[in-house]
Amino acid sequence: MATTTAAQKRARTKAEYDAFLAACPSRKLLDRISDKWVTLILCALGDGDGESRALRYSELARMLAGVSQKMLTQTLRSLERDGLVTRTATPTVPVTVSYELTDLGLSLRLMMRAVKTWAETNMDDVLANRVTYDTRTA
Amino acid sequence: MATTTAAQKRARTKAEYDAFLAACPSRKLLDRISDKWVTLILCALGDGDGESRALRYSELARMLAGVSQKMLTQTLRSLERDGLVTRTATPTVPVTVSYELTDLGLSLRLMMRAVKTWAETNMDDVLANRVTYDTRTA
DNA sequence: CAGGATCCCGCTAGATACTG
DNA sequence: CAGTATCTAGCGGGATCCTG
Repeated sequence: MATTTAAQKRARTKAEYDAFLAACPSRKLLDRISDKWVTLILCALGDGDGESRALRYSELARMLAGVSQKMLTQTLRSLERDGLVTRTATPTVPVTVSYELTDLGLSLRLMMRAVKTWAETNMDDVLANRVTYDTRTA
Repeated sequence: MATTTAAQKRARTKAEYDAFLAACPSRKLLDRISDKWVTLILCALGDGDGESRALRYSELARMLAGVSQKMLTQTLRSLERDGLVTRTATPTVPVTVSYELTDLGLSLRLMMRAVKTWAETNMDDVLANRVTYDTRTA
């Protein structure tokens, strides 16, 4: 497929984008994907045993405890626009909508899952470090 | 060292924290590290050939183009408090301050670097997807 | 040089109400 | 069920001024 070919070509002609530069588009993209809800949605959509997994809107809302409808919809739209997830609406009695990761979303999910796991794994260390820091500066 | 041992112990007793839950502390930690400046700072501090690399405040400010003093200082404080970076002040004529990654910060830097690279590598694809989406919905 | 302290604007997240 | 629309409070974050 053309996607893979183009990706390989960009890998060769590297340094085309640099997020360290303020004007670079990748800086804004980095800002978009550096988001709590993006991380959790991508993790949720790949949570199954296999690689990808389609979830309905209400299922996502249940998994991401505490997310508002606005943020969930807004984040999903953004991810869909960027080609990270696909939205499929099935015209049943009440309409059924499901979201699934694309290949691009799948590739980012790998890192997002690692970041989420890192936060969960190192929570105790961070908590301890904060206590140390706070008592030392108090 | 004790850090590695504790980390391994937590790896065995997994599912102690879950970022999917709103009340879980790891949700807030995930929110903190899911930040543009956090990503860029961690990347910058490990940018050299080796593993870690100490940088001065002004060097960081120059690398992260467009960052305000407030955000840079604020983010560095947060990272220091969480034990991801160490701050070293050398009492020279004008004081010299350098920041360096801790082992904990080093472990997170691996994923941050991957995320930053992902954004730069897939920028073209995302841009193309946006055009497709926008024209299709226009 | 490396910040601390303020002011203040924008915008975004959250709550609420409504709909195909 | 899966959203859209509207409103508002709160704060993230930039700009500016000051300092050890």
